[in-house]
Amino acid sequence: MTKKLRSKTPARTTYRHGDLRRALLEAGIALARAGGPSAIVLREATRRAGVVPNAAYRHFASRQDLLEAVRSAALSELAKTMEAEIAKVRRGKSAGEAARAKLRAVGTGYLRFAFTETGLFRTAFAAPEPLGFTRDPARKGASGLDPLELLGAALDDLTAAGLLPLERRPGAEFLAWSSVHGFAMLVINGPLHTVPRSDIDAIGARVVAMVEKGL
Amino acid sequence: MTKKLRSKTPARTTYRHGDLRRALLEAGIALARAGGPSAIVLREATRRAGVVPNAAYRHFASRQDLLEAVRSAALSELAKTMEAEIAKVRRGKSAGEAARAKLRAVGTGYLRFAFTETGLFRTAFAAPEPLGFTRDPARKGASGLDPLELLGAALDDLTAAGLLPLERRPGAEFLAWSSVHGFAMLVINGPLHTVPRSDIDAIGARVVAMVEKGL
DNA sequence: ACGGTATGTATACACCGTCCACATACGCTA
DNA sequence: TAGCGTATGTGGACGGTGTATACATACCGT
Repeated sequence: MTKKLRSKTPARTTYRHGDLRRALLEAGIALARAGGPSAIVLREATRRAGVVPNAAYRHFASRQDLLEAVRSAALSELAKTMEAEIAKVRRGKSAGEAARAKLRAVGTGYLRFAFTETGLFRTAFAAPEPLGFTRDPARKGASGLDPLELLGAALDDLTAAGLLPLERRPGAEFLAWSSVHGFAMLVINGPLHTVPRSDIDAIGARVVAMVEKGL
Repeated sequence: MTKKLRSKTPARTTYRHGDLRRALLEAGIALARAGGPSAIVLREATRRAGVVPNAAYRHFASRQDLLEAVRSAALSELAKTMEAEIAKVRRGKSAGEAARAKLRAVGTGYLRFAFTETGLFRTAFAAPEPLGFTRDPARKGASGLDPLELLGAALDDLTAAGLLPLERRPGAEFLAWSSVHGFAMLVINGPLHTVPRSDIDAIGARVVAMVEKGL
C-alpha cells in the first residue's frame, strides 16, 4: 500500500503518527518559547502531539534529551537572528568601520533575541548541564556558524583591519560575550527588569561600546 | 511548664519543633548549595527537619516562597564574600589606586563566590522570577550593603578620584556588573567549563581590566 | 485554670517522569 | 504476494512532587 494520509482527527484512525519526533520537538519549542526551560514538560508535549505520554520515549531518551534538542534549536534560532542583524550593516565603509559595525551587529542581534525570544534564550543557556557549543549542526544558523563562531568572525575582521592587536585576539570572544550575555541576563531576570525599554537599549549600546573600547 | 528541651531523637517526643522556619531555611540552603535552585525541594527540606511535608506551609506560603528566602540568604552570602575581598586591598595607596583596587576586589569577590559557591550563586540569580535586589535586609552583607550597592560604592570612589567622569557615572554599575556576571555565567554553565581553572582566572582578570578601561 | 491560636499531623489529589508488558502497522525478504 | 521482524504507539503502574483540607496538639495570655 502507498503512504497513508495523515488524518487530523483526534479519533484513533492512525496509530502511526507520521513524524512524531518533529511534532514533539516543535511542541517543546513552543513550550520553551512561552515559559522557558522549566515549561517544557514531556507529558504536555505528547498531549499536544495527540499521543500517549510514553510514546515520547521512542524518540527521546528522557525529558532531558528533549530539552537538549530544544536547546539546539534555540541556539540555531539565535544564530539566525544574529545573521539577520549582520546582514543589515551598510556596505561601502572602510574595512575598519565595517568590522566595528559587524561587531556591534553581533551584539545587537544577541540582545534582540534575548529580549524578544526570552523563553528560547533562557532555554539555550539553561543550567546546570554544561551545554558547550559542541559541533552539533543543529545549533548553527543559515551561514553554517553557531553564535560563538559568528562572534569570532567579527573579531577576526577587527584584527584584520588592525583594530584589535593580534596578541589580544585569543580569548577575546569571551570578553565580548561575557559583557553582552551578562547584560542580557540582568535585563531578563534581574534588577533592570523594571527599567523602561528605551533606557535598556541605551545601556545596551553603552555595553557594546565598552567592549569595543576595552577589548 | 518551662521551655521543653529539644530532643534529637526522631521518635515523636516533641511535636513542637522549636524553630522550624530556621531549620527549613537551612535545609534549603544546604540543598541549593549542593544542587542549585532546582535541588531545593520542599519535601526533602521537611524530611531533613524531621517533620511532615505540610508543616512547611506554616512558615512558607509555597515552595517558591522558600526559594525566595534561600535566594536572599545566598545574596547576603555573596555580599559577604565581596566584602571580604574588599577588605584585602592594601592601604597606603593614592586615592586613584585605592579606588581601582576596590573595583577589582568587587569583581574578584563576585567571581570567587560564583566559582566556589556555584549552587548558591545559581540560586541567587535563578530565573524566571525577577529577583530585583529590593531593600530586603536579608540580602545584605555585614556592612549593610547588598552586592549592587557594594559595586556602586566602588564606582563612587572612582569618580571621586577623578577616574570616572561624572556624566558616565549613571548606569555604570550595569556595565561593570554585566561583564562580570556574564563571565561567571559562561564559566559555570557554558563553553568555558572545560577550560583549565588557571586560564579562567587569567581571562577573569582581563574581563575586569576591560571594564576598567572601557567604562 | 482555661480557651484561643499557633504549630504540626493525616489524608488526599493531581501532576510529573519513567518503567514494563502488550498491540499494531510498516517494510523487507522469500 | 505472503509473512515476519521490528519500529512505533498503547495501557497501566510506581514513586516522587507541590499543595489543599480537615484534624490534633501544645503553647500563651487572660
